[in-house]
Amino acid sequence: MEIREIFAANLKRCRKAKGLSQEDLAHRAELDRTYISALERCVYAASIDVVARIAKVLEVKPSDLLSGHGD
Amino acid sequence: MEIREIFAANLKRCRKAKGLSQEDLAHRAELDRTYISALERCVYAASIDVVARIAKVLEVKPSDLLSGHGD
DNA sequence: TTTAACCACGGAGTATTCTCGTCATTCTGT
DNA sequence: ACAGAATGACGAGAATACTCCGTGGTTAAA
Repeated sequence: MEIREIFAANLKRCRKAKGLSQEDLAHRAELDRTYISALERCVYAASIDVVARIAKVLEVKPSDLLSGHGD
Repeated sequence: MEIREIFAANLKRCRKAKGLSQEDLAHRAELDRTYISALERCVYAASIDVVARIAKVLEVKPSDLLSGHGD
């Protein structure tokens, strides 16, 4: 599984767990709504800076967003 | 601690643990030597694609490179 | 049927990462 | 002290992340 897919899946799961829309998350993390959408579709390889900003909003560790199923 | 610093510290530690120079690592991960140097100095925010490529060479999980002291 | 919320997707522009060449500096071993 | 290896530093350009504008599709509720 590609790292982008792992990140996308974790992002989507954590976002929904918090009951946030892509737009809610984008606003709170000061990112663009279409960019969040693109990240969940593996269009881009996010920089670790945005991983950290998203993790903060979702109240998880940055490393959690890069962790696959059995880690 | 900034995410770049955490990544830089983990990168440097894991690289030395494998006995690799920046140039060795760069070559094996198909990255530029001066870029590895810059990453260890927190000049750039690496994309998750390069985190994954570096992690593979260093035989650690990508998430390990973003983990701070007590995670 | 309308209205609203949510999301996929395109294009164009800006900002940043990443590559490459080069030279300077520091470190290591003899 | 010296030579060679490893790293730091810098500028220029290519590649890609990221923003901002909009359009259309789906689903659920009024």
